[in-house]
Amino acid sequence: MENGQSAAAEGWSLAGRLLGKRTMGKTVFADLQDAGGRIQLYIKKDDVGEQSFADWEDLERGDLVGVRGYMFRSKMGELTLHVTSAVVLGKSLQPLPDKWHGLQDVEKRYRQRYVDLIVNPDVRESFLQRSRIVAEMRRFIDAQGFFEVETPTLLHVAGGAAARPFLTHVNALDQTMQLRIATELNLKRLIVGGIERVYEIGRIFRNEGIDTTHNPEFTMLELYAAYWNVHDMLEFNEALLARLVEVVSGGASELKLGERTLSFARPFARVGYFDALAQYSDGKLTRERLLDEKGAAAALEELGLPPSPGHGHALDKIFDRVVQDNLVQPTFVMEYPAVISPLAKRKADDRELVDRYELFCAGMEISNAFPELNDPDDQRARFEAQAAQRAAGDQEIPEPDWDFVRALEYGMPPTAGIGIGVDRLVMLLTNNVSVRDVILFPLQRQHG
RNA sequence: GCGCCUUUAGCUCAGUCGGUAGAGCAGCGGACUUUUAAUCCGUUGGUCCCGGGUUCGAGUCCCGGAGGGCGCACCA
Repeated sequence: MENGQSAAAEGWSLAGRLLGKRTMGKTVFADLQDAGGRIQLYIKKDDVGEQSFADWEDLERGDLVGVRGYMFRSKMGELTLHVTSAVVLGKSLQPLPDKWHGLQDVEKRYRQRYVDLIVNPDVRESFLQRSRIVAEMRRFIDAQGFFEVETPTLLHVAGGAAARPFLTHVNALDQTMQLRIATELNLKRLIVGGIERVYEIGRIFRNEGIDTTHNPEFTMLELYAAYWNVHDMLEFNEALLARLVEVVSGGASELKLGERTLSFARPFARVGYFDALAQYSDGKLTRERLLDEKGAAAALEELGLPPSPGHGHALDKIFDRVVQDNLVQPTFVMEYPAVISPLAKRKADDRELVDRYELFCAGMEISNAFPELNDPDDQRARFEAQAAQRAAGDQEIPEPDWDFVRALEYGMPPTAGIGIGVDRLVMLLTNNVSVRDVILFPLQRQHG
């Protein structure tokens, strides 16, 4: 359609929220926003009549209207609906924020997200992208024969991770219960039960700090595949990420992230855990040195980090400080030390390592995968060791889940498992720097 | 939990050395039949986050508190 030309033959019917209004005597231009976007409206007194035009003059920014009309292109070239009739569907009693600056006050954006969504199109787009990403995850996973399940949120013992749980009370049982901190143990029970490919995209609750990358309730994908090894899982993981990047980038394999461009062309980079440490420390941090508890403690001190309560903790801190920020392009870090991987099976040919990998992008951990421990005696021994730690005062160590050991005693097939933090993944894919920008209603302190 | 920053009109923000509280947009009244941050004229609107203190006088300085943000710690 040329500028100034119309398509009067075709009738359109739209509904949405009035966001801008430009009155010019006997005509009005307005902007209508619905879930699909914005379009300009044109109302002419001669077309709609005296009364209807007077009604238009009373309409305010924020009101909800339904309109009928035909499309044309304005002198300035903008596609516009020439309104022939309209009906008010709802009044806005609250004034909307500044039409140009939108809503900037972060506190108000989180506490009144509905206003944020109305006036900040990029915020709305991030959340629509989140929905598309999660929908595509499900499609991709389902296509490989996985079953999605829902396991309980209320548990007598919240296990499968180290974190302080939220407590609640069940009146009908008169018992204190815990909100889950992982879906891991129940999903592995289902593997024992013969659901050989199983996953859950579920809300996890951890009663810990709140910051740019932590919200007390967050969403985790956990997925388990019987008879897969960790390389099968890595292939799957890589293909899933590449697919999600395609979806959010309109078919490309690159992602703009601030100043940087990340390439998700397969294969992603792969680096050994200790090779990465050596590389980013000019060879100073070697496997031999770090696998020695005293050597790790000394390295920690050289880096100016506070002493750690244990060997595994020290290794995590060192890796965080030395390596993590350097892993900008998607990189699989492979072959973790067993000492920081309590739930993973040891490698047959190298007992100090496990076949675990983590995927990092933009310095952020995206996924964590390993072959699951399926030896009930080993699992029992580890629970007993944890019980001792707990007795010694570590509140983040869960109570043992003895029924889980019993489940393993019925026999669990060799299984690979993966966990992906959905909120952080969405942050990455939508170029957001705070988890609060991908969680619709982030936790805030109660306030008048 | 600790540190730094922040809170002024519905929104976005100024506010100097401690001396009557400001602008733009929104709102309200008016003009305008292709504008788009429409324009033009006029105009309403304040618990300066809360509580104390210093001072003749506090948005401004001091103390305490609250909300929020960021960083650190925590989060294998």
